[in-house]
Amino acid sequence: MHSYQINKRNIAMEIASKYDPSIAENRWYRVWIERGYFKSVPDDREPYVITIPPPNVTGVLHMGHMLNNTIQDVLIRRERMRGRNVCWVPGTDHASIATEAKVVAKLKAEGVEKTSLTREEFLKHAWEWTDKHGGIILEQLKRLGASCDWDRTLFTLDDLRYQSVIKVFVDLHEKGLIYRGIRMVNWDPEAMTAVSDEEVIYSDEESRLFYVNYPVEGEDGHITIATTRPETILGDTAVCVNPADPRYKDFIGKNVIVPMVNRSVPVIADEYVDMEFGTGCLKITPAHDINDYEIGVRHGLEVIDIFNDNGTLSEKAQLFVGTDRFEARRLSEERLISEGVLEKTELYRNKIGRSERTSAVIEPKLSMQWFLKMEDLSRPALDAVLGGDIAIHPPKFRNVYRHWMENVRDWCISRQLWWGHRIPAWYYGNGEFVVADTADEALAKAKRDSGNSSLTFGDLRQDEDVLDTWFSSWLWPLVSFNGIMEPDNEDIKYYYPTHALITAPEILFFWVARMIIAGYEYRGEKPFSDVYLHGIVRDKQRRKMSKSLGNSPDPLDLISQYGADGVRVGMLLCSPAGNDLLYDDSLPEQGRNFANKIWNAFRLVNGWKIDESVERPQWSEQAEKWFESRLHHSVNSYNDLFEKFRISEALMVVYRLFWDDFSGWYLEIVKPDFEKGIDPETYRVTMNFIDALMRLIHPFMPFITEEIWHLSSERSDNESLMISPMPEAGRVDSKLLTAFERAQQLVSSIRSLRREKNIPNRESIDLVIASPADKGMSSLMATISRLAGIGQVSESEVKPEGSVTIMVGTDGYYIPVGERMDIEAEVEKLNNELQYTRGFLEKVMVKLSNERFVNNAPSAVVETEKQKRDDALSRIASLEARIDELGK
RNA sequence: GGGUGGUUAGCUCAGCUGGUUCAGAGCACCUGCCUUACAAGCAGGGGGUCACUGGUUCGAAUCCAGUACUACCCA
Repeated sequence: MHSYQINKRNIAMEIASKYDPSIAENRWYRVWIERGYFKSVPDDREPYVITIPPPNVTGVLHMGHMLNNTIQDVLIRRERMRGRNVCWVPGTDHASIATEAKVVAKLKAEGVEKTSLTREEFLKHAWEWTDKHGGIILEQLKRLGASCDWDRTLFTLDDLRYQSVIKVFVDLHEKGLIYRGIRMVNWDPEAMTAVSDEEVIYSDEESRLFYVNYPVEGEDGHITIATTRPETILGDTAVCVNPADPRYKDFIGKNVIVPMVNRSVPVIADEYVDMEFGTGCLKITPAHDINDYEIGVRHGLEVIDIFNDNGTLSEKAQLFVGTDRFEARRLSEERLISEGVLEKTELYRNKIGRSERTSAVIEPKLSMQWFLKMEDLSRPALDAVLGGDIAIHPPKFRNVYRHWMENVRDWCISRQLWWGHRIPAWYYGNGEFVVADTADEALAKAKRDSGNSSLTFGDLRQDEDVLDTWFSSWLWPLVSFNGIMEPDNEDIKYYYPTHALITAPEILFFWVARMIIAGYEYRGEKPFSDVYLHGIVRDKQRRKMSKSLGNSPDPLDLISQYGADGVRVGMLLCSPAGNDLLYDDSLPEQGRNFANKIWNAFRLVNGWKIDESVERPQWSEQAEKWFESRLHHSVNSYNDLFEKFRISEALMVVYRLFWDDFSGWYLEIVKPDFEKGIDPETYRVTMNFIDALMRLIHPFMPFITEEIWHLSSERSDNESLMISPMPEAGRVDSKLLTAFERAQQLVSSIRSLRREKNIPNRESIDLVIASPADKGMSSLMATISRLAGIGQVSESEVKPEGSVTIMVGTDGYYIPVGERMDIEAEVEKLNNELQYTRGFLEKVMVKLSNERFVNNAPSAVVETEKQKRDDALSRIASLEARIDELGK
């Protein structure tokens, strides 16, 4: 524990001019953990809680995680320093489809088919896989500095979470909100499971439109339909036209012969058909298209399901039985040609839905699934957001949320998989079933329901399917504190509702909306008060980062290269809420440069030798007063921006405060001359500023700030910056801030003049104040003199011979430059200035001479315009006078 | 096809309920500096008809309407 306590006096020599982040990172994360700073137990402080969006157990750390968790850690660390009892709960998600797919693939590579295993055997493999890979991301987050309470780490499939999900399912079923039904679902033939609407990704793909003739039964002639899926002709049970379409009026009610299978089907009329599209004549396959299905229901059509679960054709298809659907499409084309009914094909772009997990083309399929009724459940969740009980940042997503919630559809919650929470439904007899927490209860219920007390476990058969992964993660804030199984436990009472949820907009419906629903249903209260949606990390060409494109850097490499602090800053600097982050190496580089800047500023101060005999200079006191105000001003904006979740802007505030104000101005003023000592008071004040700055920066850059905080003073073993209080905002002297700004302008002008006239910095110059202006400038004269290298300061209304004029606002200054004076250049400069000011005055006068402006505008606005006029007039007068004098 | 955002400097974005010299920030760029904390730096500098058209108003980047382009969501 003592290894990191470096004797402060030795540092000056040891500190390198380039900051090496690896030292602080290795040192401090371990210390924080050892001292238990990340842990939280309920006490009498106000809590601040975030539950992590659980990463998949299949995943590896990617840039999106970096952004997501950096934001969480920033919020968490700030609140910890504000004295809240902070609890950041980490965990992982079992990701049923993705994980099962990975395990199946791994087994296949080892020559083992899933179908050859029992459910128990398969799950054993899945658990082995999870144990091996599941915690990797969480381990990686530690390198980022994430201050999660690791003792609370959860898994969506651990015992408590499993029981909670089952309990909720049973409960919702008892409330009549869960039902079984035949529905058209999105079938993934590769994963052999239904997926929810949200898991289907639609994109434009090149395909072909087939024009096929269907002969009219019992007479000559035919009707032509257009389809992108000729293989589904095998399942056609009608042909449909728009009743208003004159071309097909006479066909309605007749029958046509479906090619290939020679089935006679009716020509029906339905408003749904778009007369403009294709031939205006639609073939109807109720089993394989959602719209066709609905038309089928309206018209009482037969449903012929021609596909097996794996996407091959079934017996019902009659032809091409056992071939894959795409092969069947090719065979159908050949067959249609040979039958002479294929009129033509044309290229066509249409939307194809693919499974988010397997990329397989989704097959609309009728099947028996479990559904959750959403309408009533979702109402409180809608009200919570519309009423402002839950704030979404940025607010533009409120509309998106409202739109989805108002049009919410029942949620298909069953998945034909083994990895996950197995649906607690037991079947017996002829399709009767019971839903219960355990097999024992199920048996009891079954006996009761059936009146057959001789039923045994052998008569019960549990549903083979598992629940959608989101059906477990929607309980996340609740189950993070065991709020379902033990709703009255101390943790849930203390920590719930949680505070911020940080995630990407793409899972607003998948997850966020459903968590809100569950929160109200099971706790009668919101699960969190703020939802912060950050963008997606993309490359500079706006492409999503992906493994296959190879455009994603390895986050751990980045941390090694730029330091965790540098990467954190890089991620945040360019990620205003809701906007995508266009990643480029220059971002962490900027973060690293900032760390280096901090390091060197500290190195400067740390190297100062305190000399009791040195009297404190005036400029030092002036700089202290100014920077103190500046600091307080920044603390105000910082707090305000955090309230609004404008985190990148809050970072920018401290970035500029440290870099420009502290390093660029304050330190330049107070630093002692070469090889001179520093007075004790300035040293003390400066170290206090560094202390405050480190606190403000800590949430963004935990490592370097902790390191410097420890180097800057002796600290005991139970002290740490990360548990120290945030600076409070104090009084802001805004007059002083304005005066200092003018002083900065004057200093800049003088520096420019030095450059122009080649006056070296060592050579002091004199300053003559033309108009005895106050505005607080006189109180800063020592500072100005020091920064601009001023020798004598005097006042004179008369311009001294051989002097240049500098204007700051309405104040004029003369700088005698002797023979360096270039009268022509000076006159030209003043003339330009004069011209600009006259133009400005003209604009102001136009306003002021407009009666309607003077009468209608608020008096304060008119007053400022008058002030502007007066300032411009006085400026013009003094410029003219200077030019006159030069012209003599 | 329907819905919701967006369009401001080379890039990424601020700019609240119209009114302070309002046209900004960071990065990038240009020029000059290895000035004894920092070249991962310092001192200066250039750069935008606020997408377009019209309207409201004394006054519009800001409000309204239309157009174009664009992103996302839904079908």
